[in-house]
Amino acid sequence: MSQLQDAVFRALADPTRRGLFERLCRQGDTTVVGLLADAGVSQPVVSKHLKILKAAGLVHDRHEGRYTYYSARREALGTLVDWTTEMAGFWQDRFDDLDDLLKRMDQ
Amino acid sequence: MSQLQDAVFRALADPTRRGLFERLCRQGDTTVVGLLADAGVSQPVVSKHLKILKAAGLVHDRHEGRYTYYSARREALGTLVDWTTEMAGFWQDRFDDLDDLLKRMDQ
DNA sequence: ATGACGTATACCCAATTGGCTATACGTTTG
DNA sequence: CAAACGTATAGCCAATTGGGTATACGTCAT
Repeated sequence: MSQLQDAVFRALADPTRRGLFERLCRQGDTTVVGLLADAGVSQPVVSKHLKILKAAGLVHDRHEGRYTYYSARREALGTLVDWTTEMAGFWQDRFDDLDDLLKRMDQ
Repeated sequence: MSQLQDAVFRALADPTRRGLFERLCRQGDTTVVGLLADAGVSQPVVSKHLKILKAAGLVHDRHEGRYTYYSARREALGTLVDWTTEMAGFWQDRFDDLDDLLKRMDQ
């Protein structure tokens, strides 16, 4: 159905990509070289994965001189939570204020 | 990292598979033919997808005569929720009792 | 201005994936 | 028991994917 939903699920399906997103969630604002360290793949591959994550709205990039700083857009996880919630079909109320919460989280 | 986590994310990455899981979440206990209707793919393909969902623990099958009834194992979504929760790094407490909740949900 | 650096793109390749048809296998029904 | 049915497997193929190297492009330092 949802175009965005599909992009998010697809983006997170790859372990390397999930790894990158995880690191960005933990440490936020990191350059490509910074991520390259534990990525286990080459720099072009990292850039490519970041591009996919960005397309899914999971990541944001900020250019500063010759550096590009990437950061996790955690609100994008709302898509995941929404879907999971719908599937579970319960405890909707528990998540009702999630969006606001996530918005507050992203500065 | 987690073998199971990877299987779950991978399984849900495909729209057809998500569609099958969604239907099982909504209507539970359905035969392959039952799912075949709106799947948009051939019967063997449905079976193959169900196999993948099963391997990821997202689905359970019960054999009855020549029929196989599939049902969603919603507890498997816990993997998704756990990961999302960890990534968000907040509102852990909101989900603390999720496992129990999900266990109660599954009959 | 030149060279090093950080990042992205282009291109290539092997592996995986998602679909199909044909078919096998068990179960039910006539 | 034979035919129909429900499901799973086998084998095939095109498309996608994830990785690599080479390279282009901008920025910073010398």
